[in-house]
Parts: sequence; structure tokens; C-alpha cells
Amino acid sequence: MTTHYDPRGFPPFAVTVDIVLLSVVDDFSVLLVTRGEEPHAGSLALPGGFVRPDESIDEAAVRELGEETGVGSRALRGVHLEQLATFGAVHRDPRMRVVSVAYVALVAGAPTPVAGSDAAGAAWCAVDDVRSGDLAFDHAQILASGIERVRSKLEYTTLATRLAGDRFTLAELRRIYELVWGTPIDPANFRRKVLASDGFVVPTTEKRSAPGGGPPATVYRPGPGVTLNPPLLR
Amino acid sequence: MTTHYDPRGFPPFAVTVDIVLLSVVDDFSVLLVTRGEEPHAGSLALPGGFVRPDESIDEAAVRELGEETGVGSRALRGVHLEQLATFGAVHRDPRMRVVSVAYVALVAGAPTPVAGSDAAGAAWCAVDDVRSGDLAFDHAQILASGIERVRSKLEYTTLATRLAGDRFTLAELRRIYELVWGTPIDPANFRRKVLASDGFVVPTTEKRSAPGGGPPATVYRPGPGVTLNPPLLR
DNA sequence: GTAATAGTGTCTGTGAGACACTATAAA
DNA sequence: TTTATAGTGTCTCACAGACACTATTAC
Repeated sequence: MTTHYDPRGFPPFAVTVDIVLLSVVDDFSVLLVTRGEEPHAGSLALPGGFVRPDESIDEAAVRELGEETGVGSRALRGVHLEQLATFGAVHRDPRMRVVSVAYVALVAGAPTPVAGSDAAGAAWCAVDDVRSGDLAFDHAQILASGIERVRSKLEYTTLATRLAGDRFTLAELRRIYELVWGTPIDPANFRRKVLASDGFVVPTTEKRSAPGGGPPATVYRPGPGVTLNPPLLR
Repeated sequence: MTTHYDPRGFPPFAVTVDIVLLSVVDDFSVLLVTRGEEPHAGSLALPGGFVRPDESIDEAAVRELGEETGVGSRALRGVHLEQLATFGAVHRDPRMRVVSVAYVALVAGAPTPVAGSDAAGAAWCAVDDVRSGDLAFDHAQILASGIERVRSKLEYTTLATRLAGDRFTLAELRRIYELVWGTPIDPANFRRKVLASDGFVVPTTEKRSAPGGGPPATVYRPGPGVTLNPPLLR
């Protein structure tokens, strides 16, 4: 931080936040926007925008999550938001020098983006259907980092409950793991491990019947724990 | 990334890199510099500096690691460098709006910083002796993040070999784990787990005797593996 | 009835951790 | 001779994973 170099003498940096907002319903999906202007007009991109001088980077991420994704503030409660990594190749944006701080966010139930701002072009896309070449800038790389972060964090944290919402059965929770990881999981062993993890899930008195048969399943809500001890293995 | 907002109309951001360079010899230590100018003149700080317009953030980190730490390029071969996190509170630097991208670096044997640049004020400090209040800016927070990152990565990666250098005995490797984690480890179980991890260490024909007694120990070098399967538990 | 699922029980293999034991070298 | 360490062996406990089984519901 000692400076032989005065940054005021050089063309400035712009700082942006880009958000990998993920959810699970029928698929493990990411919210993408269609760019309305150059560069990359018409391409898909991660929602994001410039950090303003009077807000921290974290604050900018929260603001963009609301504005740009158009996900209503009701759905935004209980959203998980964490910093992912920072991308700063020299020419990643052709307009000027832009450094992007990427975030990962998790929301339950893929809520429909409300109209307004740029949300007109916002849509949920199954992550397996997104082709790298379709994404603007270096967003394919950012998306890949975000997906990998979430896949690995499901192993040793209770983050899956952020994707499950505030009421879920163990079958629904297991389905989230199966869709995110892309592997089948033994229901009996999954049940035992989840219930053995202190603070992961809390049973309610409620029961829920699934279509297609089977006895009513106990409904659970997220527990107070954040880390999983022992971890769930992929 | 769609912009209703033109960043050119606002005071610019500066982007810096700060480096948490860690090593283990007698202690688990971090390289700190004494600041020569305001703000925080005389305080300890992490080595770092401004990112230049013509270099990526990663390139700036590599450059600063050489320049600012003054660790010779011989010792810099085999150094591990990875991005840690980005810190962007509004007033973290009183001069102007500065966003800092922090990196963690690991080097073997705490090489003495060579004179030149600001390295005159660079010194290795045991991480347990660093008091948060002694550090400039938000560097205490950055240091804490870096330490925690390394502590947890020793569990599931082969990073400890970056702290051990290119020739080491299992006792020396174990000592690194003990100093970083601050807990004693059973030598017999440690040996078995390390040798059972494919690609962690490779035996050489060399033997080395430790002062104080005991038979000569086999010397190992780092293996090609990067992840530890199964992990070493703290 | 039939199919599907909730929830429980059980067996096996693997690995973590504790610790005993010997062999070898420094002081 | 004493002390410390290298390296091996072994025992126990816990858990992961595979899978059988019963009970209960939708259709």
C-alpha cells in the first residue's frame, strides 16, 4: 500500500458486481438477463451493475440483487448472498477497465422476476442448458465458479435449506441435492445423515402427502446450524 | 451490466492488491511491512499496492509479491498464490475510494526479504503475536481471512508441501500441520494417512537424521496431487 | 389391488484415533 | 546409558453405503 505510483494520474477503474443467482425447482437453474445494449447486445449475461461511490461492494450486490433480478423483496428475505471471486483481466470489458466482483446467491423456488428495470429480459435457465458461448464477457467462467462453489458448499454447510425454503420434506431436500449434484442418493441413508446433523433441520408437526402415493411425510424447517458435522458426501 | 449509470461521471475507484504471505519455520508467520507514509505511517500492514492499467489483477499480485515483499525470485519459484477475497467498504482508505483484492501466498522457510523497494521494513511476524490493533486499514480482517483459508485448505489439499519446500521428512511436514493448526498430531496416524493419500508425497532414497536422536528419517518431496482424498482432519 | 413412498433395521467395509512395541541414532 | 524418534502393528469405535422390510397413502 506504499505508493510510488499515483493512481490519480491514470485512467480510472470501474468496479461492478455480477450475481450468480441460483435456484432449484424442476432443474438446477440460474437467472440470466438478455443484454439490451452494446457490448454483447442480445447476449445472455449475469445480472449485475456498477458499484456506486457511496456504497460498499456488498451493498451494491444487495441492491443489484433486488433491482436487476427483479425478484420481489418478499422472495429476497431468506436469500443467501456471498462473495465468490473477483475477475480483473485487462480487456474483459471492451469499453474500459472494469473489475467485477462476483457474488453467488441462493433463493428458494425460482421466483418469477417482476417487471421493471431490466427484469423484462430476466429468465431462469437450467445450468446444464447454458452454453458457454452464449454468455457475454467472461460470465461463463464466473457462472462455472459459482456452480462449483455451491456444489461443494452443499457438502459441508446447511445451504441446501436456502434452496428448499422454509417448509420442506426430506424427499424435497434430497431432490435438491440430487439435482445440484446430478447424482442419485439413497433415501434411507440421506435421512439418517440429515437427522443426525445437529441444527440442520427442525421437524414440525405438519405432514404432507406427495402425489403418486406413499404415507404423509413429516415437514421440516431450516435449523439454526450453518456447518454440517460430519459433512454429506457427494 | 446494463447501465443506467455512467461510471465516467463519478470519482474513480482505485484497485489494489494486498498479499497475506505466510510461512512456517519456528512459528506460523506472516510477512508484514512497516508503512512509511500516511495514512497509518509507522503502522504494520500487509504488503500490496495499486493495480496498474495494463496488468490484470492476478499479474499485479505476482508483481507485488516480488517487489514489495522483496523475497528473491529464487524463493518465489514454487510459491503458491491464490485469490482470497475482495474488500470494498466505502471508507476503508481515507484518501480515496479503494477496493482491495486480497491474495494468500505460501512460501517455504520464511526467506529473508532482500533489501530494495520497501522491503527495508518487511519482517516475518508470528501470526499469534500480531495484534489486530497494530495493523493499518482493514488488514487485520484480511489477515484473519487468509489464516483461516490456509488452515482449512491444509485439510483437503496438499498445500502443506508448499510450506515444507522441496525436501522434507514426515516429521517436518507434521510439524507444519501442528504449528498452523495449533494442535498436536499423532505421528503414527499422521504417517499412515499421508502415505495413503495418492500423490501427496513421493519418497526419495535420501535419509536425514534429526538432532536429539532417533533413526534417520526418509526424505520426501511434494507429489503431483492437489487434493487430499480422504482429507486430513484437524 | 397396485405402485410408490415414509421410515426403520441391519450388515459390511473402511478409516480415524489411541496406543503398544521395536529398532536406531544422538548426546 | 539415556533419550528421542522412525516406523509398524493392532484394537476399538463410528460412520458410509447397500439393501431388506413394514406401514401407509394415491390412483
